[in-house]
Amino acid sequence: MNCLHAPRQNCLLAAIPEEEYARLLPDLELISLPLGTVLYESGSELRHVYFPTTAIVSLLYVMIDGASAEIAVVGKEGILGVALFMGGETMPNRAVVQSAGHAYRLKGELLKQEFNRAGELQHLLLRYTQALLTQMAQTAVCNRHHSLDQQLCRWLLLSLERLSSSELVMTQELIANMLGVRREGVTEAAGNLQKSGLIKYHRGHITVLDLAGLEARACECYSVVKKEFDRLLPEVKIR
Amino acid sequence: MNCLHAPRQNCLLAAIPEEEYARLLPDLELISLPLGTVLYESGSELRHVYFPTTAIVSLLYVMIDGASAEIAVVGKEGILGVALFMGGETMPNRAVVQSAGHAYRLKGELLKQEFNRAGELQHLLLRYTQALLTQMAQTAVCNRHHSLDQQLCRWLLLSLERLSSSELVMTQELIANMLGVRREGVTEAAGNLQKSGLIKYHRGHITVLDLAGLEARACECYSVVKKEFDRLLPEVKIR
DNA sequence: CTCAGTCTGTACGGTATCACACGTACTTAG
DNA sequence: CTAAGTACGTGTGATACCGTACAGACTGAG
Repeated sequence: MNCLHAPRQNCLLAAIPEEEYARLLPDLELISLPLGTVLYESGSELRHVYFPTTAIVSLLYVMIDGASAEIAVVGKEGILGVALFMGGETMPNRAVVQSAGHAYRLKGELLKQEFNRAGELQHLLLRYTQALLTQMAQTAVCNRHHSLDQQLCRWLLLSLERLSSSELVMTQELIANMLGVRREGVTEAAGNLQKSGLIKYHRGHITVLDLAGLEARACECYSVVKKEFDRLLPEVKIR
Repeated sequence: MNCLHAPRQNCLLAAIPEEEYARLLPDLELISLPLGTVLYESGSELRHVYFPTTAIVSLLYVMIDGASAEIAVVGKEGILGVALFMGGETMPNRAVVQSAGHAYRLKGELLKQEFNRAGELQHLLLRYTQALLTQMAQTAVCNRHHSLDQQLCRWLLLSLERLSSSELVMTQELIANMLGVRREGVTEAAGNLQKSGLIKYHRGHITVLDLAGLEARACECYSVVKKEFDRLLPEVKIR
């Protein structure tokens, strides 16, 4: 195994007891996830769950007319494929890699087995799913009430804390798809943040200059989601 | 027990095996829920879960500045207090009775006990929670992309199917709070639907004249949520 | 019947975002 | 060096919804 990659870079895997981890370890398979990889399609049956380590994955709903909107973002603090242990098998949305990196995958059947042992992993996964509920709810609220500037701040902060980095590789076009707005809108919002000295933007590379300023400019939605993650998953330290 | 009220009017309670139902029955307590009752407050610890029979309850996020937005609606097809069995104990939102009626409540501890038996109730509750995830996700998408007219249609349809009735008692002011828009906006949207002969509005009483027309006018969000409920909970027939 | 309260309709200027169009700078391949 | 492609910036008019204000209609209490 490469010392650069270890399953326990994923916070959920890091938080379960040694015994449970040992049962899963032999079947955890390191997967490289280039930008744009689709982990699962809307309605498609899930064969694996994914524990991201360095990748960030967006849950994206794509409408009939092609318009899209991100409903949640999953990084090293989480898991993709909650439908497997929730019993629904599929989800009506798409999971797309938003920031290239790696993840460990596990056969769905094996995860279900471990889930049904009702050990610590089950409790963690259920609490993580509740945190996901909060994130989706807050996305709904944010889409309703907040300005594009604020939403961009929230989005940047959510992505950054899942990368533990101050730079993001991401075009405005892609951000626009996630937020469900026009590319020009993102240009304008990003321009505002740049003028305020909070970020620097250059051809697909966003550098955060003032994290605290970004947090101050974001709407309450970001901190609600963050606090709820911290509360529900105290074992899991994102940063 | 009053023949007008029976726990199994709630679809989840109706779908579990006789044995599990028998264990819960002695502790199910009929509660009357007038309009506006707050079942739980944002962040408050949950002592009970509620199985609505004739009431409809909205999950409402209330922002710091007082603005609000509905993130999901729960009726006889569901349960209030998923945080209890998900392990989080609290939720960062409020549950408000949107349409007066009744519900059966159960002490949280007892529900957790039955949940941990890993029987049919556990499977049902998990699948219901997944359906709730879908509803929240779709609310986010709808808030982002669809017109107030379409959102009003979606909202009316979601409420109606939980009432099994063609009349709703609900002022435009309240609907505006749920949708997170101005009251005047609802007046206009409702006026449009009325002109098209889909509904009749009169001082807090909405009568649906053309259900199919309403469905045609609604965005895809309504049918996505409905199909997902039907798929995840085939034992549960809302209508 | 009257009056106060509630619910709904209308009107107007303001603003954020949209759709569309086009221009500019940087990057990479040949 | 050139050309094509990619990413970003700008500009204009349209539109949906907002904030505010006010008026009319219905209802229930006295």
